[in-house]
Amino acid sequence: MSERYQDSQLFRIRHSTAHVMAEAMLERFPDARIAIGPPIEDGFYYDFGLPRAITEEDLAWVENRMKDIIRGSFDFTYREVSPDEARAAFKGQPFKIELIDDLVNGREDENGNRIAEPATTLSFYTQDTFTDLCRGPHVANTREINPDAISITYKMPAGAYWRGSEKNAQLTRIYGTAFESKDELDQYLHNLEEAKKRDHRVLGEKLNLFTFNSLVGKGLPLWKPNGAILRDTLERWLRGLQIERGYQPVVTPHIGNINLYKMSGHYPYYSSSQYSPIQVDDEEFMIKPMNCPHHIMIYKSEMHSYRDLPVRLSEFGTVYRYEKSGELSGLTRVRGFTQDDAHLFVTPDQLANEFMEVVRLFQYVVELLGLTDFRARVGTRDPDSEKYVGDDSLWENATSAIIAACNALGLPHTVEPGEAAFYGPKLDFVIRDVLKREWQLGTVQVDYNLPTRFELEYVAEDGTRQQPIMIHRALFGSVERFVGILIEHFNGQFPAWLSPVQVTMIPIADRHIPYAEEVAAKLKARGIRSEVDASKNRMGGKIASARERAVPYMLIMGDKDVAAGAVSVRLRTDEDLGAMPVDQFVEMVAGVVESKSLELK
RNA sequence: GCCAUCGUAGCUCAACGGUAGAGCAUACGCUUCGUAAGCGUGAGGUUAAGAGUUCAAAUCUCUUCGAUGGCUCCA
Repeated sequence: MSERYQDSQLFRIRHSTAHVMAEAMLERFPDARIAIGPPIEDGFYYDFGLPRAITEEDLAWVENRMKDIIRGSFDFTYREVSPDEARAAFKGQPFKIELIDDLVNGREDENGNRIAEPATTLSFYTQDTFTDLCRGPHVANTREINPDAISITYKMPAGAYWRGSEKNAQLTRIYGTAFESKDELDQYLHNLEEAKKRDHRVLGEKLNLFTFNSLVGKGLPLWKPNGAILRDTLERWLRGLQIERGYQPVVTPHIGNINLYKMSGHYPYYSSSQYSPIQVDDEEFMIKPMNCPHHIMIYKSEMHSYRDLPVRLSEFGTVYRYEKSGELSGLTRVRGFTQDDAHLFVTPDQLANEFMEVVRLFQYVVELLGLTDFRARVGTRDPDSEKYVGDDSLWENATSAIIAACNALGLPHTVEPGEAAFYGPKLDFVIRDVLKREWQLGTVQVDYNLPTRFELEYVAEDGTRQQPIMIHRALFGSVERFVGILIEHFNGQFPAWLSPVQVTMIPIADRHIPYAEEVAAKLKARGIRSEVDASKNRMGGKIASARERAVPYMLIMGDKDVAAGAVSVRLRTDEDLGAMPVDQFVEMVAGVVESKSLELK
């Protein structure tokens, strides 16, 4: 159970199946240049330089051929070879030659640190007619692979750069997967289908949450009324929580003079993700890619005493960043997005506690939404690098404060040296959704740089001017991405307090519409969002429509209900609560909504 | 941005060189119904845009725009 994937039989099966794929590919494309073919989390891939684009027929042929090879019961044989022998074996395979040269020369990272010693012998694995440069491990014989539990046609081939750099040649990456049994493969493919159905882009269309329009521009979501209710509800909730915790909302413009960004140091270093400046009269303005400089100017607009600190300025600030067109994806990767941003200006003594409070708030927010599977990545300084600003003691203080906060609050975390920002250590929040996919949400970053650049200060107890430390923080990260994740997490079945329409009235006949409107008025008076379905559908049609739109409560009302002053309650989960007095229902829903419960009753 | 695939009605799809169709949604009639879709009629498309090949193009070719899966990058 606790066996590491890398040590598992499944890992060996996938790695070996990748070699089998390369063998079949070389039969189909004798001129193919082979690169690398590792196992990955849910399968494997192999990269090829091909003389022409690969087609579906090619893939089907290769998949069938792979099964034949597997049925051939070939041994995987291991052999150690000299560098010269290896080069001779891979004559005409430039990618392999490059790998061999690297192994022979050893490897260094970008800072010149040796990360692999020069090799004097290399290892080959051979099955049937195919030999690959490979460390292994592999299965002993293709008999261990189940030919009915492999697939390469379930996923489109994709482009991938040699060694992951866009400066290098682009190869064709063919993905495949393999399992021990056909049932497991079928289950995996089934899960992929299910994931497609709960894709936030599909549900966004179905639930009328948002849309895109090419005339407006790519990566620029348009929030429809239902989606706007959803995000507005989230924003109001979080704003309220923040105000309770001493945050002060501020509002800043969407553009700023370019000199502001020159002073902050963001320009021109972030130019690859910024839009070109706008010329206005004699000045240039940036469309704001981040809110920090604006918030800093608010801090600087008045003199601060140590008694005022911490100053916590918060804003749902919309920023615009250039993302390459191929990187855009639904709501999770856009060009204009709203950060639930805040900047905390604190004394060194306050740093640890403020950090802790931010983490505590994050935990509260995600747990209330039922996102219980989360962790933190703590990015610390690379001890050997000189690129960081600020004293060593400050860094140590901040880093230990971050780790102490995680420990104190029981937040699972991994420490990742070298992942800090140049201006301070940081913590990224990562959640895992119901499909076990990880998403980065917000971030908390300690900053010693901007306070220096902008000469921020406060008056200390002894009357001296001191420099505050800044904490940048966002919990959702971006409201767009967060909503996208919530759509998929809830599969569109939002808890009642977030549902755009909370209650739908289903009058059985037209004569019951006035009664439905009375009930709707009572709900509205309690702040509950409802609608009356006065369409010409029959009751069954109205129920089907409400289920489709994931409306949590359906109130069916006919003669019996009108006479009794009652409503017949049906939940979107298909549970029938039967008839209950209107007031009782209103109180029940109001209770569920106010408590932000994940349950409907 | 790069590689691959794909763009047909608001949505989901069909037609695959020879007169662009269906379901849902929408509009208008009829129906007034008790827990997962009542019946009928209509409207809606220079087949993303532009160019080319052809007697004839939604269909073949090219360009542009957009989407998707990856790579790279990131909230």
